[in-house]
Amino acid sequence: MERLSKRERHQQLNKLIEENPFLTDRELTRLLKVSIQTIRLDRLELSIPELRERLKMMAERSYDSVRSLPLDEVIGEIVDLQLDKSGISLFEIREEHVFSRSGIARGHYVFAQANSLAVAVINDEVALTASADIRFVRPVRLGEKCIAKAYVRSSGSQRGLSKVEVFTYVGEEKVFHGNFVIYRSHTAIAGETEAEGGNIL
Amino acid sequence: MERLSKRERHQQLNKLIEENPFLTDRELTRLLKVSIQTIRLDRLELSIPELRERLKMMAERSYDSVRSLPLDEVIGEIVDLQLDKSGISLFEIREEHVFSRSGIARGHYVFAQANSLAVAVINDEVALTASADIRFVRPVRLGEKCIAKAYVRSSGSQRGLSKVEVFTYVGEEKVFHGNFVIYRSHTAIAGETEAEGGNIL
DNA sequence: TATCGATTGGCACCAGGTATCAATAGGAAC
DNA sequence: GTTCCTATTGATACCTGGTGCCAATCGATA
Repeated sequence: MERLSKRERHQQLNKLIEENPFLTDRELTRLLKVSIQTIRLDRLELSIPELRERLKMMAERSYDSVRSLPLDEVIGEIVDLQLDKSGISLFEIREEHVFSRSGIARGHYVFAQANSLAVAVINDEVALTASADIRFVRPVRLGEKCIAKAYVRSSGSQRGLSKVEVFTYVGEEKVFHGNFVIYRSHTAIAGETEAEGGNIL
Repeated sequence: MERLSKRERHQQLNKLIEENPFLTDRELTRLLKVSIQTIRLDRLELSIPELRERLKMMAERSYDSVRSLPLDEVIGEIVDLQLDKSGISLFEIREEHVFSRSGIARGHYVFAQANSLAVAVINDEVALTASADIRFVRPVRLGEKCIAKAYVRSSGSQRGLSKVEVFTYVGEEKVFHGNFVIYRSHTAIAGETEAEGGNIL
């Protein structure tokens, strides 16, 4: 109703855009009760790009992350995979993976990379982690690139349990070691699997 | 160079858009050597929306996933916490946590809940998982609510390592069991911690 | 030869802006 | 009071990346 001060309006504007980046200038005039020119001057001052640019940035971000890190699927980028033998995946520790106070990676991310790889390397339709024995050898810090290497130790019985050993390194230094027991439903799949399709883990 | 048939061009177009959804019609005319009108008729026939709509869809998808998956902080909601003694957290298995084919939760989410809780229950400034020995007792499925209970077994030496045992249940049924060894930097903190602030794990 | 699908050109129009200039309101300083 | 300054608003031209529509052309085919 009553007009806000410029400062207050700028705060409001920032908040509104953050909450809903899909707002057009016209919709913002309704919410902030000022003219569209004022909205545009405000965006200029606050360096808030226009709607289309905002959408484009979001799309690019999601596109990039889909390419390199399908977050809800595999943790880490699998760069080499020899089914029922070995595999390698890369995972870079970023802001969102660390304790903000110490800059040290939360354990479950390091585990997730290893677990993802251990499951991916199993050549079967359904593969599930049954148990694991893991050691966090040294803390991993923000910015470090984790290289996980998995080796299938016993592809053993056609059906049942396989053992997979995973080592994670930062450079030459070992940071994680895990022994996974993976449950497999059936026998190995003939030919190709969906591993590369990102559907295994 | 030479013109492709309509059918071939349509295949090419689909492929190009899939590879790079950021292409404008003008850029497509360069790539396919036909007029911009043809490109637009083709998109119409193939139901390929215009650039801005494509970007908007991608932006919405990424926006939704950011909203629904706060993977970066604590996994699970801590509902009870007695520092250096015990803790309880809840975690519901949703679409984004399961293998799409089987509806079974990815192991690292179940682990993450237990790991988060094991670290949160430790009354110290810095607490890190040193090692863990875990068993996935039975698969957890979409929609199931996991109740993790952590017990500090040896708050032991003021400085150094603590053992935390975590059991995860769905209803009465045990689905996960883990023995965690947690490294703690200092002695216990006096009074409050930041556990409720979501900054511990 | 007539006809038909595929292709192209042209024009009006749209959303959601940028860029720029001018007008107005309101308060503070002189 | 008058001047000065900021904030706000109005108005216009222009831009991109389209949609929608109509007409013209080309080439093969009946």
